[in-house]
Amino acid sequence: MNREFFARSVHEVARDMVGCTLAVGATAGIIVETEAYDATDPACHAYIGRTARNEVLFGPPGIAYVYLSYGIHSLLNAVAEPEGSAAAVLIRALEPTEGIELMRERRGHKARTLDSSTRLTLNQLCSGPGKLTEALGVGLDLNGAELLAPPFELSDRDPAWDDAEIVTGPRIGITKAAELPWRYCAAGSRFVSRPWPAAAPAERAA
DNA sequence: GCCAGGATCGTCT
DNA sequence: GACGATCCTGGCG
Repeated sequence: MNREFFARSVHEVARDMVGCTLAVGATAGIIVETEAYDATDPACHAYIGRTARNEVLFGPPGIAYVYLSYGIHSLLNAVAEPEGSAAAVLIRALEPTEGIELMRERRGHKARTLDSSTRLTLNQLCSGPGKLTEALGVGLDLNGAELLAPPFELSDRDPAWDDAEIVTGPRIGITKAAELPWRYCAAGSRFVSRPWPAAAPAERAA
């Protein structure tokens, strides 16, 4: 994994990030869902042109773009395409692999009424862009940080994922350009934020 | 199980 | 002063 990986079409990067492992400090997970945003796209923060908020999007690839959504959630993106081309990949869901108890501690207070154990199940930890940043401890302070250096660590897709099926569909939670099929998911993963496609292909052997 | 509503704040008009 | 690339909860069936 290197900077060249990100200096390509944001759609290729979004697709190829599925199956890669993202670590932040002692926590890590396999990326199972992403979305692509580019500057020709009304839903992209860079669409309106360069501002103080979206400046990171116009910079070099391989950098974290973190912003606050709904005043509550930090959302994590990877800046893609060569410098000057503003595009990013939103990381929407992870399959947790390391630091799971730490993730539970960070997210556990939201589990009050789930059941008597008040304990989040594995696929409740990172199954959404706001959830995974909370589980990994990613906040606005990491906006502009290098994704290829601590506390981040991004690893190539495990060979077991090389023939994994990646499915695409409409992006989630946006009002502008909602019809563009720029969401990328690991087919059949139970860790995605929402099932896609509606009739999921048969589960691949684990 | 589904849906409506509230939380909460940085950014831009 | 309005608006989100969201998440959780409570009410109802």
